[in-house]
Amino acid sequence: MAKGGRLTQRDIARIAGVSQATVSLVLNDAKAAAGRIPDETRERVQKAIRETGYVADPIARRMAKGLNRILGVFTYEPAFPSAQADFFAPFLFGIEETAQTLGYDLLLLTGAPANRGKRKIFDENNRLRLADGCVILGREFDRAELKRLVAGDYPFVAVGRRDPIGGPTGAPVPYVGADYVAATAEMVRRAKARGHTKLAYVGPSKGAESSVDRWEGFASEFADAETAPGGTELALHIPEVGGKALPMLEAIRASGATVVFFTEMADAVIVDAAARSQNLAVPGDLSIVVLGSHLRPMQSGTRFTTFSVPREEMARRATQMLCERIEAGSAGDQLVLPCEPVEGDTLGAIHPSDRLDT
Amino acid sequence: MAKGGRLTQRDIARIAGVSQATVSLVLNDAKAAAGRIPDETRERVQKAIRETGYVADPIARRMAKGLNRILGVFTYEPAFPSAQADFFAPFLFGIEETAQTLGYDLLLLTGAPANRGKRKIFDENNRLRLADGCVILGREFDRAELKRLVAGDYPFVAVGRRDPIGGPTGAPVPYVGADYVAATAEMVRRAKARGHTKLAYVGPSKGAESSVDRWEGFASEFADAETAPGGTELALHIPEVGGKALPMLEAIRASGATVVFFTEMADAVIVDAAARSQNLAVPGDLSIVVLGSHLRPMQSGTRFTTFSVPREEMARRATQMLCERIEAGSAGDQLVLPCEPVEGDTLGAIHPSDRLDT
DNA sequence: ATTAGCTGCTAATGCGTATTAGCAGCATTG
DNA sequence: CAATGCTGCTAATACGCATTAGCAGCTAAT
Repeated sequence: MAKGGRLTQRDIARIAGVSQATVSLVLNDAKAAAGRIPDETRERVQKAIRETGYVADPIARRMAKGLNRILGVFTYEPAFPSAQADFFAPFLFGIEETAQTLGYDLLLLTGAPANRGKRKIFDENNRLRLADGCVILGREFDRAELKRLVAGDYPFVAVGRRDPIGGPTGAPVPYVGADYVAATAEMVRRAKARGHTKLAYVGPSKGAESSVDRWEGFASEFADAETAPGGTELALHIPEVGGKALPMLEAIRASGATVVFFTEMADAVIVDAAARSQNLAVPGDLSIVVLGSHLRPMQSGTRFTTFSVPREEMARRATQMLCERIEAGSAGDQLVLPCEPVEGDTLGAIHPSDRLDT
Repeated sequence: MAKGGRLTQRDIARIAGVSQATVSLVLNDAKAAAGRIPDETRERVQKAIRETGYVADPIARRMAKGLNRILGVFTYEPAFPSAQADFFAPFLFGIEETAQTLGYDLLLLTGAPANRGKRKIFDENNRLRLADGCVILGREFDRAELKRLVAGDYPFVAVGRRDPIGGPTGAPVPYVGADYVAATAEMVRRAKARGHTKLAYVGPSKGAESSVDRWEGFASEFADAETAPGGTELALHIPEVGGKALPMLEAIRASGATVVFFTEMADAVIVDAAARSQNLAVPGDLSIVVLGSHLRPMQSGTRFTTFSVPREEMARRATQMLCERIEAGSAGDQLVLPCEPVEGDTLGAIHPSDRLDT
């Protein structure tokens, strides 16, 4: 072992009595210099490698060759700290699984932002390039950064649908998303099928793509209902999320809505609890639908009617797509996965007395 | 942007009308060439950087400088796939949190083993060196690899106590562990305090350090009890883990043990269920103690008497220790964290009828 | 006998950065 | 006026590897 402590190809070369280039050729083997290196020499080099336990420095390798079979994972919010854990974990599961299968390591870009403040991709210590490509997670993206990414030639795939850059006809963003539009519409249809006509909605109608999509799926079910007598009606819309339970519940009741759709599970949990504590039956007196959740139900005891966002599968597909971009240089495309409806216990038939009201 | 697509310091240099070296000096700023570069030039370079959005290639940086503020995380088992998730997640939380605080990114070494089989650190595509140092997780370590790591100069810290290499007086392994010995002994003392004298133990007495430690803590409580009349007695020891519920339960009952210690929560869960289904009261007829668990209780409904292994804290401390090794070149040491007892509902006073038996 | 072709290897170069030695040009000093 | 010191920069090199051009030495073909 040379002075630096670290073993290099030069050391192996000296031991085996060949040149550094030969060592490299033996290592990268077969393909390139097939037949060009006799077994005798090859064996001598491999012996030296075995005896010293030499392993090539991946950094130098990457430096020379360009790729290193590492996938970056960038999250706009810290992925682990407990609040976010349940949200991110399924994504990480899926990414890790696929990365492992495809023989990639994972680089979690967790680094603290250089200039205190928001996390940024194009930070001054941008480490992205360390990886061959990168999966991007997060509820809300920085559009400017996304634009730069799309314009650049660095392979990436977003998890979650993303609007094209620069309007509907703009440059598409490679992503794997969930079909919130269809899933939400289906929930509304189920509510209508049980006689509900006055609906409440708690959650934003604009902002992140996932919010817009849910709202779109929700709103789409009104158009064709207008014509029918006693058509479906939006009784209340609370765009703010994370409000207090009682005020929310009161507003809902006052609006005459018989079913309320929440974009946030947390809101549903507290309103559900508040309702029950006031001796309101769920779904007897008020039905509750949550627009998306993942498998591990929150510990609230209530099994909400909702649909499950296939987070793991999204992550798997995104990782696959990324690897294709890297390996085949493909452009990446847009993929939307269906969400499975979850029956749950909180969507019931409309209360008879409410039915008379109409 | 030059041909390759990727922007380099040479490009910036050309734009700003200086040499590549100057660009590097401006980037690494202040310290080295303080005063050596006039503001005018500095500004010109920075302007070029700003306008092009140049960011230094971290690979080349690492190549030249040696460090890149990346911590590796190596796990002998896949970290995410759901079975392991609950075990590894708290560690990852702690590592990520600390890494983020200290300004490191995380490299998850998930790569599939090159030669199908067990995961190995010294694989032929050893990627460890990509990171400045590495945290190693896993229940059971490969001693040969550990030995090599200790002998080498690559900074690492193990999570979980590890025996010194080559016997008690051998080279110590840097680690952050949990004090299973003390925590287990405390559990036994609590059982004794409630009158239990015939104990059963389900779990290995050798193998991984964590197993040995638990057994040692357990066994240590017998020595001083021998002298007393009606001293504590090991009524049954089932070294195999993951057995069938009924045979286990029967063996325990047959042995006359009034309390059983499990190393595996999973075993406790099924035996507990089996007991209850046979109308045996827990802890009325049989007390159950689980030797270690983490915070999120399993969904079995039963709150077992146990102690909590501070996994997150272990991970935090390990990460800190690793960073110290990297930055200060310190050797790393051995740290054992206490486990908090968890009262739970499954350790009760001995049954009167059993008391008479003695 | 000359050429051509093959084999087995090596020298040289590039990847993008950090770093060091040192070169001009100018000001100050002796 | 020469010697010295300082300022502002650059040339050169190292990092460890992959890769290419190409050199010797030999054999086979012309």
